Amino acid sequence: MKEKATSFDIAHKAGVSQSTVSRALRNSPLVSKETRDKIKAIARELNYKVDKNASNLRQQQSKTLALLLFEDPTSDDSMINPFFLSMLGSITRATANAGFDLLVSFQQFSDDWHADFEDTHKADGIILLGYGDFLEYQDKLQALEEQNTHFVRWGAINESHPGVVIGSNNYQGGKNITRHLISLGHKEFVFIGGADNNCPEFLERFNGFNDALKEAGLLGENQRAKHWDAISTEHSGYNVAKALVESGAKVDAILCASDLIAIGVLTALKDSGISVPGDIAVAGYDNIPLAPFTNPPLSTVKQNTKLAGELLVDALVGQIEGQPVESHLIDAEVVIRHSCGAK
Amino acid sequence: MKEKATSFDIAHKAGVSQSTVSRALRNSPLVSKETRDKIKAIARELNYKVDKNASNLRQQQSKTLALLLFEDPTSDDSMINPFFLSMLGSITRATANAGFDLLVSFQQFSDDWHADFEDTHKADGIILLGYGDFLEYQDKLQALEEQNTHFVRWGAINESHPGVVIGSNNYQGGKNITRHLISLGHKEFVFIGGADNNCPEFLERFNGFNDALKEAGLLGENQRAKHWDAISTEHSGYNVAKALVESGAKVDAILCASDLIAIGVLTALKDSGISVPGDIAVAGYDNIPLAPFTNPPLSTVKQNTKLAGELLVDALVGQIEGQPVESHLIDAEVVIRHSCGAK
DNA sequence: CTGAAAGCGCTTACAG
DNA sequence: CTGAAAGCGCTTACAG
Repeated sequence: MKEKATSFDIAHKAGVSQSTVSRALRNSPLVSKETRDKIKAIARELNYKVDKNASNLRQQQSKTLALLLFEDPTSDDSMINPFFLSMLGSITRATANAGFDLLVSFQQFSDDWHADFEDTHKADGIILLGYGDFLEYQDKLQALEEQNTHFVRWGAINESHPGVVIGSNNYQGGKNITRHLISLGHKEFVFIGGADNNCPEFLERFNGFNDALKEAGLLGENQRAKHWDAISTEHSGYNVAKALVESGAKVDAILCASDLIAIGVLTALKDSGISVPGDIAVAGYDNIPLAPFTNPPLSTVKQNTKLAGELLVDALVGQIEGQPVESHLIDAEVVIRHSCGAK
Repeated sequence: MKEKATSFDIAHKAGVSQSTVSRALRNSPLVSKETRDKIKAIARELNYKVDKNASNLRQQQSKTLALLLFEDPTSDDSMINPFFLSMLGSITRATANAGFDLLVSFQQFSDDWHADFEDTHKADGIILLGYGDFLEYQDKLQALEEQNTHFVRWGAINESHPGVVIGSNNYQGGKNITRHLISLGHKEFVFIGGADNNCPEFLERFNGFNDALKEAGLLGENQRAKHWDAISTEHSGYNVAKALVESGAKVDAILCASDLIAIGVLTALKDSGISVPGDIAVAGYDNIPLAPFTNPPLSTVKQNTKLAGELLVDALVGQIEGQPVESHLIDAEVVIRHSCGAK
């Protein structure tokens, strides 16, 4: 590797002091346009780049964001939810636009799971992403909060949860797609996926589902809608749907907590010789890129990942800059395809 | 945020010099076990973490790897190939194991696409990932090479291409799955996907396909197998398959350059009332997590992403540490499911 | 085994 | 508008 040029090299060549070089490169109004232009030209010529470590050390910041992605511990390398991949794309973009770099870690939560990113000055703040077990890491979130670490989280918004959260309106999404399913004439509903505090997002989807059913008189005031538990993977969806079919339960519509689950459900129903949507209607949640290509194409709820990524980054950068930032809910949009039985 | 403790704070509390603290924390044999233990205890108590910026500046390194992911420019945020997501998971893990951090950028190649990662000391080396247009960035690779930037690339191995490359044996994979398709009695083969120098990996898959056909006498010595161009997305696969069907061409087996293409092809054939594998057998390449859940389940070629991620990181870290490293080919494994017509 | 000191490459008050 | 100087928090030769 060539020796890297330093600001002193530029200063020498330009016949000015090193301080002036630094100022010129940072577009300080203190240096005359003429000098600045000369310095910039030389910098370009020497392929000079400001040394991040030195700059960061001096400024006591890192201009870097850390992204921590976690999933259910059962999922292996290959099972990361495509939904979060979309998010990742949008987050990298938004991060770059904000002038930050992005450090990524997919590690499962370990003891020092916030990975000391901020403590070591590797990152100015942390973005938390995943459909993990919320109860498991709630305490850790609390700890982050107490250390005044800058962080934002993608998830369900709940007053009692620590930190700033960006999330989509899971309740509304669950309710709207269920209303649609009801309008199609389906009567016997089952929800497949987690519906407890371990995954508050799924729980909200379930709550919307539940309330839509009540609203339509399909469920008594004190009843709770039928619910089969599953984690957010195709395999889990497959197995649970198989079990559901074998149980002989009466069902003509299934809402899944995620598209991944729905894909497993679709395959299981097909393997059981059950027609979708003829015998049973199926809907998912997330609108992953593959949803239009399932068989039949999957009706689902779209979360705006582009907006989400931008809001996440904005909120985090705002926090870092000391601005007041608030949690924010994004509208969820029902996407009708064929698996729900619509024509 | 609490004031962060520095090594001086620890030194003060421990009654030793700051140098000794630094040594103790780095497990230098120069400091007595007793002193070291005391220092470490205090460090833990104060929640002390070495400041990365200072440490890196001093050591002139960053202990960070940069991952650049690029895809066909037509693909939007949500279309990142799930195959690379698997890879990403494996790379983050391997990077962490090697004691490095991972900086991620999904940006399309811009003029300064190597993003000055190494120039600015943000990263010690770069990992390049993607099924992008090879011809477009070959020059940039050359430039990287000339600047002695440390980098490794996932892709096709070719003597004339710059840099160290880790890749799977695309030729063998393409050949083996085609042989399997042939053994099932299929005769009229079409390859869907890029098969030119823009994407050398796909070209190699095509070459394996082509040679398997010749080997079986399904193709004359001077003939080239039938090939319909497509980029690596479901939509492109869908559109091309539609066009193929409408062309009236005789075909009973399709090998797709990627699973994403295959998924689009499957949907297109279904929409055209063509049965898979009854009328036409279909196979993909990559074995993305969803391959078992397509309808019918997709026969494909698996690339060992776990191994790939590890080799990529090993090769890059080796380079950084000045060891000689070489390009490496990983075996590809045929995965039989139902779309190919096997029982 | 330990300490005093230099220095990594910047940014930024301070003085002019 | 510009320069000389301090200092960010470490690591590591040098001296003991």
